[in-house]
Amino acid sequence: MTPNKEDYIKAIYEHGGENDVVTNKSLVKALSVSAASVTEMNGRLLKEGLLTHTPYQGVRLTPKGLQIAHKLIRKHRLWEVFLSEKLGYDWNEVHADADLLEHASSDALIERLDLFLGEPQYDPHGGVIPNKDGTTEKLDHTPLVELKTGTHFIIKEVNDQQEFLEYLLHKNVQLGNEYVLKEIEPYEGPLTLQSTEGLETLISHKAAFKILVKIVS
Amino acid sequence: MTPNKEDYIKAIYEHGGENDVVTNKSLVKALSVSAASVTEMNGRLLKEGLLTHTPYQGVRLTPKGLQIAHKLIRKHRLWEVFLSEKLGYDWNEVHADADLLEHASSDALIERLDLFLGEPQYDPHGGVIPNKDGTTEKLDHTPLVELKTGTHFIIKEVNDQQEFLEYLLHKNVQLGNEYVLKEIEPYEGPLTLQSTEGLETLISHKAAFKILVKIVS
DNA sequence: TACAATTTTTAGCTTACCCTAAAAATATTT
DNA sequence: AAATATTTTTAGGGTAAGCTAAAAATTGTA
Repeated sequence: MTPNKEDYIKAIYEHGGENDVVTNKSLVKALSVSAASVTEMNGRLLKEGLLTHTPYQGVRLTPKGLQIAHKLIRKHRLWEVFLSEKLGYDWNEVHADADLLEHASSDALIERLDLFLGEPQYDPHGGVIPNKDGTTEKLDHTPLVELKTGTHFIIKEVNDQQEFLEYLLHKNVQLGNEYVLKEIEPYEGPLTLQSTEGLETLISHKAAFKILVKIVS
Repeated sequence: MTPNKEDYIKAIYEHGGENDVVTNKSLVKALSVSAASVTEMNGRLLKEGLLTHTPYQGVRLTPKGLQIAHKLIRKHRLWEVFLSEKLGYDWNEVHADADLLEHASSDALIERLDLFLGEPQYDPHGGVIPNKDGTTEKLDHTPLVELKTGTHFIIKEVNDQQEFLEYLLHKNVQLGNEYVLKEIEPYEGPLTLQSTEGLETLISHKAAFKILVKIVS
């Protein structure tokens, strides 16, 4: 499927476009389009005042762009809750369908869906659902990769890419589980986690960026 | 919003494209596009083998096109049930949102939604929901306009255009209500219905095409 | 500092939808 | 049957997305 404006905005947001400049290159990868297409779309979104652009540097969302991003994330995550809780999807299946539905949801529909679902705060991967007014509660979760050995923590939020969730499933990593970080291999080697039952799991350095945790001690 | 292929197919189906040839003119009206656009889209759908075309006559769905139409109607109507039963929409509010959602629903999603809703047979306006395999139960409902005075009947299905449903609401006509057709004004004048409680309502000739009933006696 | 590599931008073309205006075909009325 | 009206088609353009290939700018390295 060819991405549209909304997908670009969301991708920029997800790559840190709220606070930092996001490079074309990362958008090329995220959206699977050519570099030329990204340049062109940047131009369009710039003209609409949704982002600022520093040539050869990248783009950053304006408040207006940010609001659209928040709204999209809200829609996406509420649909994820619906798919998971009401239709019985596994947490690694919800992403693709939510991605379609989010673009086809009127604001009124989303507010009713929110009520129907009981105004949930988190999606199935622990992501915070932005409020109706576009504000998002900031959680002080830490990327697993930043922890020191010996730290006890609880898994709070994970990236929602299908393949990544399958990886975690395979590793038996779930939201809410508690672990100790036993060891960190140098040179971006894997991290060894030990669950409270004593089981050990290896998590790659790259994956450790996508797992957010709450430090227990 | 600009209609896409799917909207054309659905519109052709809804104008009788299963059995009759549908004119460009009626599609122009239904989709609010120019005549040139209809001609052009006909060409595209023809090339894909979804319809047959008789120049200056109109188009008709092929089995392949028909299957797509059935699938779309299934998606549309299941979403209507969801919006009405789960999200508390009134029956005259469901159409627009269902129209968006139907294009953003994977087949897998729809089957899960169907189960979640309890495999409903009818949408909120009494429309039959096509089966998974694309077949549709044929109901022998009669358009109100074809009845003779004195006939007793029950309202079974109505057209789902927002404005029409508002008209019916205004007239206090609801699915399941029983009436007698008291009088038919000549020259396409209104029809007088009398409810079982004795209340009389006037229904326009044009509206009487869009109300399907089951004859009681 | 200069050359090489990478990244971004520009140029030019494609597709799927849209449109208006004019030409062609069909249908209706006189 | 001819003239008029309606409908459909063709011709020529437009916009929003995409692409490749080449040029320009920046960044990294020797």
